[in-house]
Amino acid sequence: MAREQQPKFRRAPPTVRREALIEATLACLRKYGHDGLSVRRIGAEAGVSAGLITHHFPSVSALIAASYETLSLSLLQSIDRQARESGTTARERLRRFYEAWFAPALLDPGIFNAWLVFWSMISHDAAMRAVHDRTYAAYRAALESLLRQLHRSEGVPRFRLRPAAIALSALLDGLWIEASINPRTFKAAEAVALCEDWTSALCAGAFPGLLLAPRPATRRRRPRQPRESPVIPA
Amino acid sequence: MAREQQPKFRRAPPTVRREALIEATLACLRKYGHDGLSVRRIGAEAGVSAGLITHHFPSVSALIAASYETLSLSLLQSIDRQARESGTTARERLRRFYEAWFAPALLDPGIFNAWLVFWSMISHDAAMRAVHDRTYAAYRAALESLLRQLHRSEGVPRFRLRPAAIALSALLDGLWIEASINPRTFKAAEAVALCEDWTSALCAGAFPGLLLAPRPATRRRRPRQPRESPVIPA
DNA sequence: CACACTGCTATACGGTTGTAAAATAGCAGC
DNA sequence: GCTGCTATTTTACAACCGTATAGCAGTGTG
Repeated sequence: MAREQQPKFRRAPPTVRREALIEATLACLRKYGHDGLSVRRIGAEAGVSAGLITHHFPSVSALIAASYETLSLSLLQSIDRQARESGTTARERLRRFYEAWFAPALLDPGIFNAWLVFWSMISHDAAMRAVHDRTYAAYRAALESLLRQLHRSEGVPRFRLRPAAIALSALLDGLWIEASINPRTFKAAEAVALCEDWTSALCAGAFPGLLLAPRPATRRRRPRQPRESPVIPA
Repeated sequence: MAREQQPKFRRAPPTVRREALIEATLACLRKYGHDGLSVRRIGAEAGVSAGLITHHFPSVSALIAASYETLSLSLLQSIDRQARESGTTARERLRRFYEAWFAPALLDPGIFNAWLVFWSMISHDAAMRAVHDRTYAAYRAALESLLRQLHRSEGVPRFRLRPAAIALSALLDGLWIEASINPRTFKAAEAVALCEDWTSALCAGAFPGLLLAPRPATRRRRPRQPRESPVIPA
């Protein structure tokens, strides 16, 4: 009987629907790369018609930018949460950050594929650029916070925070890319070990360009510390 | 007079035409990112009709793979040539490699944009995967050759070549990405300095995970050296 | 149960896409 | 100058693209 047929579709509140469309977008990126980003493909993945997308988002590129932000923030929150757990020393928290960074969920090639497509859009799309700037600033802040805590640890020589964060961030990104493009090159544990080595070298004062002059040992009041120079000496 | 009009097109030998189409493909990638990769766009950039592309290449994706290989090899040859010039010590050659890596030509955002698009295709296209494997192997071989020369230098502690090459490659890639996505974060000279710092730490034996046991000092014949372990200890 | 709200689909539009193949035209060689 | 080779253009095809909008249908409320 017609009255007893399943409904053709199920209505959902707009926020629920937008999240579902974002999930479908990320799933299409994983599966098909850049070719996954069409309203018909995303609609099919979400089980809705293509028209719903431009109903809920100003444009497809707005949906893509929202997806980038969702993925970035969820990964950063996951990593940050793991770094905060239970570790007592700054060194231990940094190590947990590395483990979270190279967790299986983050080394999923699908995540990396999605990231590549997002990155490739940054230079041509203002909304993507804005999302990148926000989420990257948050990521750098988290990393610098961990390095600042390390900086304050006993026995650690004083170092320049900003270039240290740059170098560590580069090492993390580079290893992540290597692990994603060439999964057989090394295991996640090897990547964590390489980063731990970097921390060991930093704590041993082995990066001449990152070192700051040590504090004088006296208890006399010292003048205001000079600001850290933004230029790394040659 | 009709007879005196310019010819409608100029014929070219197939190899010349293929190179021109590859150059046009790279130019379109620089300008438009992934959207640049259509036969009509590439044809317009090269000043020919779209049909010529599928005449000279089995498919558009074959042209894209050929473009990736051309770009990879030309950049690697340029870097390798600069690293070989005039530097006498292994340390100096490595430093020149860094300078070549962060040369303005390589930090061109257009190069990076092209690279991102190529990378995003590796996991979905067998021809792209094959090009990547070949050119990446060549790049790693060049890097390991430089590290091997450093390894033999006087005063340098023995280290594991392969994980050292992995870590250095990751740092280079990461800094290159950072410099390309966020050009204001640091200057090329700062990136070179960070890499030089990494070399200093390696030469100082500051990476515990990379160190090998030192050679015995006696002149007795030693048994064959054990093979370097592929697994980095935790 | 009827109705109103609004989430959602179906349809349409103008445009782009990659590939194939027939036809054209440049030009080297005789 | 003519001819044949082949580089290249032109045309066509089926499919996809993003967006807009009229109208449908789910469903909560009175």
